[in-house]
Amino acid sequence: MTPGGIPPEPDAPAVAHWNRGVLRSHNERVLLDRVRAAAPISRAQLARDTGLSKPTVSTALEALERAGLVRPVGLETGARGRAALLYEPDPTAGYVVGVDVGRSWIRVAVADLDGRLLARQDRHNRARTSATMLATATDLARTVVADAGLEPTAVVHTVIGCPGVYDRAADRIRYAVNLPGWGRPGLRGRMEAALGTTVEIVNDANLAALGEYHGGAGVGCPLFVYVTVGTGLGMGIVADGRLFPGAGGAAGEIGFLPLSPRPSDRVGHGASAPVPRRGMLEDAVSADAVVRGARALGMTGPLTAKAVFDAARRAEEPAASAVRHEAQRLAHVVASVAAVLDPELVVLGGGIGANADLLLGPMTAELHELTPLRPRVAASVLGEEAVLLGAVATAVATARDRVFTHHTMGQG
Amino acid sequence: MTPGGIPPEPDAPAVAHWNRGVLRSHNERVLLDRVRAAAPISRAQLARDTGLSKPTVSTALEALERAGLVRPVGLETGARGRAALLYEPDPTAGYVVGVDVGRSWIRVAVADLDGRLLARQDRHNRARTSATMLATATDLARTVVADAGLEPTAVVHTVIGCPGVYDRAADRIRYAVNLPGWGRPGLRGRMEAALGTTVEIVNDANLAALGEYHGGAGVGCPLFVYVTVGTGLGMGIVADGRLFPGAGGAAGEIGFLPLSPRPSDRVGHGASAPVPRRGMLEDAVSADAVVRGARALGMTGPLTAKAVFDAARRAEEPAASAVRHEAQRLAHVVASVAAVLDPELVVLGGGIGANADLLLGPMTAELHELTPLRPRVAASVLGEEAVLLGAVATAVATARDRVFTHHTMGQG
DNA sequence: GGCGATTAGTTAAGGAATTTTACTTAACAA
DNA sequence: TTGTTAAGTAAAATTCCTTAACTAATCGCC
Repeated sequence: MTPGGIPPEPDAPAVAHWNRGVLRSHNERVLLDRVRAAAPISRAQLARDTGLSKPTVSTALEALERAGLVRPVGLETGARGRAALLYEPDPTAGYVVGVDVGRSWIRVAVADLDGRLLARQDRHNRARTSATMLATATDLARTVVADAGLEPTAVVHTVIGCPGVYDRAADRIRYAVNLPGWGRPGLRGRMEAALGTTVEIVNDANLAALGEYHGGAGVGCPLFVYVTVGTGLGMGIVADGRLFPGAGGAAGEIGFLPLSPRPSDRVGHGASAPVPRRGMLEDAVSADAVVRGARALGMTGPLTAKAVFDAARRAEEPAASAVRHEAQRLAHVVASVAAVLDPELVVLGGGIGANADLLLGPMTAELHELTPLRPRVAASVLGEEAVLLGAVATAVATARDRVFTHHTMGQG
Repeated sequence: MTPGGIPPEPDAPAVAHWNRGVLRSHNERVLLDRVRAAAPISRAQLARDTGLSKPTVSTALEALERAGLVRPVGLETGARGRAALLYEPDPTAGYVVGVDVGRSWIRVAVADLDGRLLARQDRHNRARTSATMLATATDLARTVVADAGLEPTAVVHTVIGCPGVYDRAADRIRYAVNLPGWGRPGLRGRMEAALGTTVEIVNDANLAALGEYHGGAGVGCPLFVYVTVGTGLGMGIVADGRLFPGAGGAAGEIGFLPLSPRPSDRVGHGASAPVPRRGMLEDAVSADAVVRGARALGMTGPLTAKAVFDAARRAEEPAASAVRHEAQRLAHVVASVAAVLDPELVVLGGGIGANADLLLGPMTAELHELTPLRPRVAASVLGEEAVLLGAVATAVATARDRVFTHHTMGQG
């Protein structure tokens, strides 16, 4: 862009070419996607939808059926003309496992390629070392696969959701402060060996976001964020149906938002009130903060965040104030995210976020005072299931791709 | 993702199918891209790079040459064997105009498809109405095109950078607080009529970000943000070489970051120091804030931000403190952005950002105290040229696509 | 129940674009 | 001058899509 012009990219990867053979498989893929989107559907309808000719559709569907990716499901009757043979995707072409490794629970589910859950189990996570936690998870996974009546080899892919950021290069998890030992390297390799499938490790907030995208509050939304507030604070960003991971996989780690500018920042505004604490937003917004706030306002006894919210729901006063303050702090978070990302929607989840009935109103009001950029704020639809369902949805997407690729490879 | 499974997307857009004609044009596109990336290059080398066969490459290159998109440049000699005929993209296949409409300057440049600047002019922006500003810009554009010795019809595309967010649906600019009248609807239509080319209107910070990506501090960086600090505060996000616009085009409007939580937010932290002002970060970080800060620290006289930085550069004390405070506030901005986006790099630009020699050190130090997510921070390479060069680069990208598409259409 | 209309799916021919194979052309070196 | 190496081209073979015509099956109607 200097007067010398835009420099050529020196090692631009040779773009994939499309020699013959690829054309065929691309059209097969288009048809498979269409079958998945509009099943049950006839060949003639597929031809109309995709613009491909009837013979092409027929031969491609034959190949897909031979590969076990689609199957006939019945005849369309009632309309004029010859009855159409209807096809649907064959969900038994592969199975997936989704795992949610949380601080207190480990949840595992098996699903087919339709995303239908075939079996699931939840188990208390009492393990406090990486090794036992891993053993619990793999044991549970094997059990659930057996429960579903499947051979372990039928499972194509496993997605595991957990706190922290998975560093693919180092094969270890970073920032997983609440899971002791979980940051030990080699986690993924050990999981793959133990389960006999490929394994993907994804931040739990990110998976929850994907869960809400595929079947929750964010369905079809081109850009939204999922904010989870509980013992911690996290966020997942979904743009056009895909995660926005950031350069190091740490996008959405809003627990690290700086709480406030330094005291001296207010120089020039005529005040120099000292701000007592600089630190992470997480401390100010998570469940503990709600309890601290309630105590400071006069509540006593062995408090939990749930108790505060329950009291507020009964309109008891110090609690209601504490909740209002929490809503204002959350509005601050939403305003910050809106200024950077401009999402269309913010979905609120997690233990605190589940009290959306109390929070959404004051949050919206506060947002109007804070910023002109005001995304819609909605409650999570999936609740505690979001991570697990997001893991399954992610695994399904990968597996669908995998079985198709495998099919085209096999064809030669 | 309920037990019923992942619901099919009801109106999934039918993916475009590919017949063999599409294959032809796709291969031509691949070859053209490769010529652009690795020019000068021979047909045989193209065949090796793309995996296409030599005859395919030959016929495709013939077509591209007939269309004026590539041209032979000479012979590769010196190696063993027959000398290879080398090809390069033909930059005269089309020309583009880039415009930077700023608060005090309007800059216009003409470039060829290589991004080489052929002519440019800057003119003081004295206009204070939308109509005169538009007249100045179009007049300047016509002049510059003539300066370059081009027919107006040779210009394929024009990109205009200006403050605010362009709302395509309403064909008007929003949030352009510093350009009076600029928010009037119909701007783009009038520009297209006046210039006789397609016109694209993009936020100036976003264009500066793209400029730095194509030929500045962000070259090749998969995810970085450009933060411009001057009379205002803005940011552009570039992910994989493309802008991240947000749902409403307002991503990166970090001027709207909430300055600090409400006073009551600090409930539970044992302090209730009132924060005197809630508002936008823009006021606290822009040039005016530097002046305000310096005054509060004791500087007197008719101050400008530049004067404060110059004094600080001479190590004069109140000024140096004011600059340090500015650096801390900017670190706060970077930390906020890092927590949400996790960029690999933050490029600092704009009038204040240009003083990176003074700011980068204290900013880095403050970042280390604020957050564990610490992107690299670097100074803008393009300086005041960033917006204009970004506009040109964006226009070149669009024009390259346009001329190719036009060529394949013309072929039938 | 038979017949026409209508729609689904198949077969055969034709065509577009690619690859393979074999050849020619051109540069350098011994 | 001759041999070697690599670039580029010509012709035939291959792939796979489309068009067009045909068969098949279902419904409505007489």
